[in-house]
Amino acid sequence: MTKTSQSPSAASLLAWYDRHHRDLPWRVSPPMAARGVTPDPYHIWLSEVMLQQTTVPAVKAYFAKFLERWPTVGDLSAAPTDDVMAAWAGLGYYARARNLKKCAEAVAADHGGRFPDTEDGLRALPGIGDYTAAAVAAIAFNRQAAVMDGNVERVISRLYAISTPLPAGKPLMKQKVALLTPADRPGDFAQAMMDLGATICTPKRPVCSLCPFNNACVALALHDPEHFPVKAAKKDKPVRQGAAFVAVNGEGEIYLRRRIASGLLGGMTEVPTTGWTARIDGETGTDAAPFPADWQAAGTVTHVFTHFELRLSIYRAQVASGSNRNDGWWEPVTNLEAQALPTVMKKAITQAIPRAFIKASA
DNA sequence: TATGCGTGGTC
DNA sequence: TGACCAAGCAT
Repeated sequence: MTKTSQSPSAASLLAWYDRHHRDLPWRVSPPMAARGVTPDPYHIWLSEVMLQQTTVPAVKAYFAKFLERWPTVGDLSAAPTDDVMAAWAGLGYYARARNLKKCAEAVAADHGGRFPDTEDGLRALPGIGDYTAAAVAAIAFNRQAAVMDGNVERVISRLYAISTPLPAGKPLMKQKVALLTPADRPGDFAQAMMDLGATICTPKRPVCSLCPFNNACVALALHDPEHFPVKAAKKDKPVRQGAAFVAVNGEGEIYLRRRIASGLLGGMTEVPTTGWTARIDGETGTDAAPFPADWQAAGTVTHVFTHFELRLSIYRAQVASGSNRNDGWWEPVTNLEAQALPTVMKKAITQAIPRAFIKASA
């Protein structure tokens, strides 16, 4: 029978973290904490929301931009929602931006501008779920909260060789995390678990030789850490198609409109498009074009969303300056960077106007 | 509990 | 190179 030599302990992980923690813009590292620096709950919350299903490298620039523009949660609460959406453009999962703004408003209006300092209090705010509530409570407020994200699920499932597939196995994993979470330095413990999952206990080819839990890990003792976590089978991704219309007038302006506030790309800016359907019969035509014009086929764009692949036929037209419709507006092509354009729309515009997002050089 | 919701990086 | 994946939330 395969055995491990000892039980995992928070102390061994924290000792590892003290040596190997990463310096991140929103993080108060152990050396900083030793100098008396304390985490700013606004910074912790903002980073945690941005990091939901999003990589650290992608978040860094957005985090800096948001802090420069809105230094406090009060500043963010007072910002126009359109400005927040435009600043979030490109980061994805745009409901996060809508809820970010709502959450800031709630903190300003209902909590005197200070974040609640308990897991339950945080959990009640828009855009804050189980993970983020626990993470902010632990990291910003030193609460003994069990923090479990995808990294922690991987670490725990391997440490205890939990074979129950996700998401069904989540409650058991959460229980294990809670038992392991220390009263002292719970925030560092949470960050250490996530760092461990991100750098050592990786999905492929984990570096078990460097892991502080390698003498306690059951999956390693079984010689099969990559087998965990077990996940439910995924569904296949359907293909949808549609057409997008890029109209440019004599003033060098492009016709844009706002998507409805909910659902896919909710509240974001778009060029006019047809519906995106599962049909593959090629009937995307120009019937749905915003203006009668000499629409020219300008190629296609493919974009992969979480649950479907979209193939857009791009049409371009030069139209008279007087052309108008009441569902959108004309925007100078030179000002597109300031718009709340999701990546798929930037792709569509670039297909029609290759230089649209190239900054004019001096 | 299952589904809808973006994007970019990795191998 | 396409499949997988990343500090999840709302409904």
